[in-house]
Amino acid sequence: MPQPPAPRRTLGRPPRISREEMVAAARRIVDAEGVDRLTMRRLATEIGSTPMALYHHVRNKDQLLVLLLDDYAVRTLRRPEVPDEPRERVVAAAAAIHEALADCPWIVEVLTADDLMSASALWFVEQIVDGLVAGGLSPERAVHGYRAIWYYTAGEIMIRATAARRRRTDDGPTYRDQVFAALDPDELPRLSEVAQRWAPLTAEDTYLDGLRALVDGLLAAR
Amino acid sequence: MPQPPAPRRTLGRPPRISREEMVAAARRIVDAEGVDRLTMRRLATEIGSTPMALYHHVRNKDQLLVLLLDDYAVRTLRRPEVPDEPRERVVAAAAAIHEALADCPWIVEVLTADDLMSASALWFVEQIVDGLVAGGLSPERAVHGYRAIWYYTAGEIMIRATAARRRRTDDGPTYRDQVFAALDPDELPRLSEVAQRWAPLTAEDTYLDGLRALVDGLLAAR
DNA sequence: ACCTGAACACCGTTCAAGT
DNA sequence: ACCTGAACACCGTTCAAGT
Repeated sequence: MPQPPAPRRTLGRPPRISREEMVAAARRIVDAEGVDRLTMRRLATEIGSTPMALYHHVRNKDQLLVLLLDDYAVRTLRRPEVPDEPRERVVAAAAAIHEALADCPWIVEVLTADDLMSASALWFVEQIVDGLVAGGLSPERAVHGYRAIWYYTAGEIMIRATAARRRRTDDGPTYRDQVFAALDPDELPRLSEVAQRWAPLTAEDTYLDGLRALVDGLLAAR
Repeated sequence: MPQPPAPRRTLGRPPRISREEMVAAARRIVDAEGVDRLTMRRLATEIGSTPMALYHHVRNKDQLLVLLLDDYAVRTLRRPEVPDEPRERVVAAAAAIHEALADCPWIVEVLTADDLMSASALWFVEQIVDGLVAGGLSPERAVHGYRAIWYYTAGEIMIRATAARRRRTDDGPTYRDQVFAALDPDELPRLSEVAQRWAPLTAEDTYLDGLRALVDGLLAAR
């Protein structure tokens, strides 16, 4: 599996810092203080260097984030038992990706920064595509099916992570609370009916239910 | 429908700028130069004021973005013909939301900033929840179903918008291209099979296919 | 009540120079 | 080849003061 190309070593002054060291230090900062605190300047002081030295080892901050995600994926993605049944294989692979990423709220910034996560996640993509083909889809439709699953999974993680962050920095009722408190039951009867229960209902973790529905729908002959 | 509370008018010096003026100016900046260029300072010069005057009318920049999204929703969301058939009603409402937001790539930053879009989008949420209930789901499961559709829709928009932005600021083959060029066919046979077609396949707009699959799966008795 | 000026505490990145 | 210092061109937000 290729890493993004590292700067070539030929002659001259030996490097004092390495990509690995940068990624490890970035991980420490993110784990201890959150993504927001990961800046090129903060990272430079963490490894006892200057901001500009970093740009000798990564193209820019975006690339650093991709490297960080890759590092995270390599360390935490555990390959699950893959059931023979196609539908269950797809669900198991998608759930494994979801589980790894959901524990990692800082991922959001990086998810939107690159559509495919990392080389080490490809095995999971393979399981999903293969399961969909085994379930009767053409390879083309299987790729589209994988994409739909990825949209659903990434969307769930991004929205939940932001909601959690919002809850941390809490100040009074949210805009949503205000809107739901003032619903017109004549115009919006269904929403009025569930208005009181909206917050707890949407806080429930129903990722797997939605995933199963999506996979069912993708595999259903139509 | 309530707007977020505006500062109370009582006595004293009459205001020189209003929320409406701020939102209109913000819209001009975003349309002409992109979200990245929308800063409190830029907005202040746009309306011939100072950054700090703005903080008298909005709590912070996040609130300004929510107001901007609300303004966008009011102006662009068009209520579609709603079919009687529950399944088609859900699809039509979700597709309408998707269509409005997909034309608006700057939305990404705001989507992750608040899970429900705006008061003017509630009618569409009502249609989706109502359609799912008409299709046989309990109100609780219908809300969960709506959330699944929202995750899928928001994920699709965010990922596509970022991919488009990435394509604009193009410099050479992406990380993904490199990864796919070096696949091991023994370890990842399915992905190797479609490797050449991966980019065009994932560039295709298959939002509606995935949506229909998801709605089918949600409505299928299990 | 509403607005201003100045400042705080930062950013990512470029450039020219050093070793 | 690798690193440094200084600078560029910005940010969002707070504070104290003015009208």
